[in-house]
Amino acid sequence: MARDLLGKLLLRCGEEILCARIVEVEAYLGRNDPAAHAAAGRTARNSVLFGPPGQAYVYFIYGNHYCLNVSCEPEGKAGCVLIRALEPLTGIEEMARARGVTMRTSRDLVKLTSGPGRLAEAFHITRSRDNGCDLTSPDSGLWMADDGFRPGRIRITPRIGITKAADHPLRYLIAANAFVSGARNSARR
DNA sequence: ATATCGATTATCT
DNA sequence: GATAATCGATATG
Repeated sequence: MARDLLGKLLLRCGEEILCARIVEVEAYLGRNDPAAHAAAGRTARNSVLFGPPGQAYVYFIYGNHYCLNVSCEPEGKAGCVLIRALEPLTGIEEMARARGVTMRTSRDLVKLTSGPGRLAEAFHITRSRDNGCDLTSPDSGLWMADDGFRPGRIRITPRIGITKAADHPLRYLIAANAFVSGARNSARR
């Protein structure tokens, strides 16, 4: 699923339609994955992961940031994909406003949605608003779509920012895409 | 360009 | 009471 989500669109019905392409994701494997929120079993926080696939699992981290996941496994299993970076396409002014970014040059584009906390802020994603919503239907106001685009080369690396099971190659990104997060970690491979 | 650090809160032990 | 699937500011080379 992580591989298949690369190149798809994430859309949000805000004041305008916010639209951006998924360029970086990470897979979290559920009960068997020590780095996954589902590793300890079902709790109030992670219950969406154990529900049907195609729903948004939104969690709050470091006292500051929301992150968006797509629940992927059938009911009862808890695998998911963390959306880590997007390439903005439409609604860029609204994203910049949400992020508090002043757009001086095109280089400021990467500040909008390059990173899981950043893209959540740009898309007005919060746990109270979006956790458990149906990402397969525009009716939810936050959804995904396929516009026919297919990524070129896909690169696979270890996941970023975790301490447990940090060696598994479960981070997928579109090679050479400028909006991939963690340039420090990814630029040199 | 790279390194370090503080912010701030839900969650689990 | 410790820690976390992060980010931005600041310091240093």
